[in-house]
Amino acid sequence: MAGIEEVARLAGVSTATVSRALSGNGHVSPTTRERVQAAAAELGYVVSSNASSLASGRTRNVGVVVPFLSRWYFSSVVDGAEAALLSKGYDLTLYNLSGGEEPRRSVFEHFLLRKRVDAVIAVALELTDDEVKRLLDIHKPMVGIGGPIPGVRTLTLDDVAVAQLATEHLISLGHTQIAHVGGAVELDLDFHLGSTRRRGFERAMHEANLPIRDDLYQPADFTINGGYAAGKQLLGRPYDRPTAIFAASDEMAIGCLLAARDLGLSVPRDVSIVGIDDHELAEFFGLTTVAQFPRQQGELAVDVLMGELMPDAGAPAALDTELPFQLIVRSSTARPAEADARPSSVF
Amino acid sequence: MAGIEEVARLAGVSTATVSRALSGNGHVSPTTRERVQAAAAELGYVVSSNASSLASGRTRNVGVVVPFLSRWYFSSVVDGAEAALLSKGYDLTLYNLSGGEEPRRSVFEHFLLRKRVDAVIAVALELTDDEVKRLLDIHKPMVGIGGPIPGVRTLTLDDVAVAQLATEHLISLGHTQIAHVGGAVELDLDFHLGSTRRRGFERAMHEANLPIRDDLYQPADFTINGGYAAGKQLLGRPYDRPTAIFAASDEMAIGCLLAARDLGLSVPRDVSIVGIDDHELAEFFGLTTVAQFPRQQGELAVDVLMGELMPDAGAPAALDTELPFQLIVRSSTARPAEADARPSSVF
DNA sequence: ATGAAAGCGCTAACAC
DNA sequence: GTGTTAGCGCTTTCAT
Repeated sequence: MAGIEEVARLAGVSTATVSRALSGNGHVSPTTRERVQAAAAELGYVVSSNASSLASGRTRNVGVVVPFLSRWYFSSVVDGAEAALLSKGYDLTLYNLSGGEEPRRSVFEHFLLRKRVDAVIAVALELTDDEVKRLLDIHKPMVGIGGPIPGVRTLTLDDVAVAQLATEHLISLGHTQIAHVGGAVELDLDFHLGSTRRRGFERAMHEANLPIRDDLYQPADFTINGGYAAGKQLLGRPYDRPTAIFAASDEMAIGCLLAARDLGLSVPRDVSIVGIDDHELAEFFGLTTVAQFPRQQGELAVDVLMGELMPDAGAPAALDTELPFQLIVRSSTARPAEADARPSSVF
Repeated sequence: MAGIEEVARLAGVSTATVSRALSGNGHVSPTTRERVQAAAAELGYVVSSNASSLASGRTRNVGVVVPFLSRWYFSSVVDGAEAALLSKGYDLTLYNLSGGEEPRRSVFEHFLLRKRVDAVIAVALELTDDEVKRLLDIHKPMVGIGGPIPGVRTLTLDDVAVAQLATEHLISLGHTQIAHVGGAVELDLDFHLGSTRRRGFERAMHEANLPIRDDLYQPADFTINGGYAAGKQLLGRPYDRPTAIFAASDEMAIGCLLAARDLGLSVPRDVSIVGIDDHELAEFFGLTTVAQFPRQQGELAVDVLMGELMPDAGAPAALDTELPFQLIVRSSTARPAEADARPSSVF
């Protein structure tokens, strides 16, 4: 556990020079820099981040706050952010809010305030005004993913457009009886995915002059299990069965797919299914989906943050950035089997 | 951003007393304690963790190192650890090694050494002697999950026993032609799950005097996809088809299950399938499995660590703790369909 | 039980 | 380009 002083002595310079040489801040002649680096290496010297932070006011650490961790989307975002941060010499301190109200309060009232982090990334979180205020008061750069959070730089996915795209894919194939498996309203807490995506679905239907039938809507909870139950309901009906299902997440879509199989229906011959996310299992199941790219979202959030933390080179990124998405057509969607009445049909 | 001095002034005491009152170290009269706490609350004072760490040598932060994050097992462990740490006032700094050799080196050579963490939890990691030495040299408590890591306190799952239990479940049902979908040897890097679990399988077969047939072994990569391919191979053969499959992970077991379905085989009538983990999808698929409890593993690791960090009350935990596991029988296993020749049969 | 004061190990002016 | 020095905001002896 060598300290900066020993390095300085070994290199024959002052501690200030060691600091400059190792951090890259301030000018040091190439020769001394090398001497210092050699000395540091020899002694196995690593700066004490605490001392450094205390003196400089920078921690080289960012807090990432997520509402869940053990779900594909969130762990992927964190994964991407971690890799990006690591490569820039930053640490990632994780705050998981899934514990309930109590932990959530303590995260915002204590943990994030104790100057352990330079900035925070909030993933799919709806922060209260008070929470935002606390963080901004403290003068910490912050970026939200999935927001939007008022007053905070956010990366947002246009969920309405995403859902609309998925639905339009089905419509363009000639489907008219399209069911929607969406988020249950009770789950609409932090991220309004449920209602936003439903809006996109309805917009697409509306623009295509297709009726939106209440009986073709099934709420679920974003899990495979929930999607399975919803799919059974939708596909088990004796008449007027939908020819296609748009599920608001891949996990629910996979549930529908398995429900169809268990009912003896063939996908996509009897029913087309499309989801959202491009979940790690989507390819395996041949699921057509609108991909969002969670790893990249995490990386992008870090880029934006770095732009704020080192205000020199960076373009002053827009306050609100749209995240990319992309329709990925696999084998779960096709034209409906029946003779279709689609006017623009080429047949 | 009030400092300790302002709190001291408002409470009419010295900074030393404020420190003692707020941290609970050292004696303070109940009345002063309350005055101090009131003052702190009024000013919205939160200690600077850097200053505190620098002065005290404790960071109230633990590093958690994982080889992957976006996999159910790892994110569950981290989830459990995070919750446990948060409740004790600790932060969790995450290090993900999945980036490759370069990031791995920098994690061990710089990140973990800069005194940002009091302790480290290594999940399913095989550390090199050098890596272990680095960490122990630095005098940081450390606990491994899944190890064992020589010289480090570890929580280990007896993978041989787990695999043996799963296999014995099949044997006790009367199966004799049991296939094994195990980890490919190439993947045997950090955690030797593949070979250890295979050993358990072989032991069970051996003890039951059942032959271990090479043609009933299929390597895979611990994914659903890989399990699916392996299952197809195993179940697609025209004769001598196994009546049961033991897969070394639930994800592979689920893959086998789906492969069976796609071949028109019924589970468990035509083939029984058992996995390991109790993955979040296991229940949905009715998969019989040997559960391990990753969230609890994370929590337990924190408990052990706390015992080391506050050496007062804690019993001096054993150097190596066995993790619990449990057979959970669902609907993917049953007696083989054919008239069985099992000697101990009650029929 | 409380206060005074000496650091913890660095960084950032400021001189030279 | 490099050295000197004054802190950063706490914790912790050591007195009292």
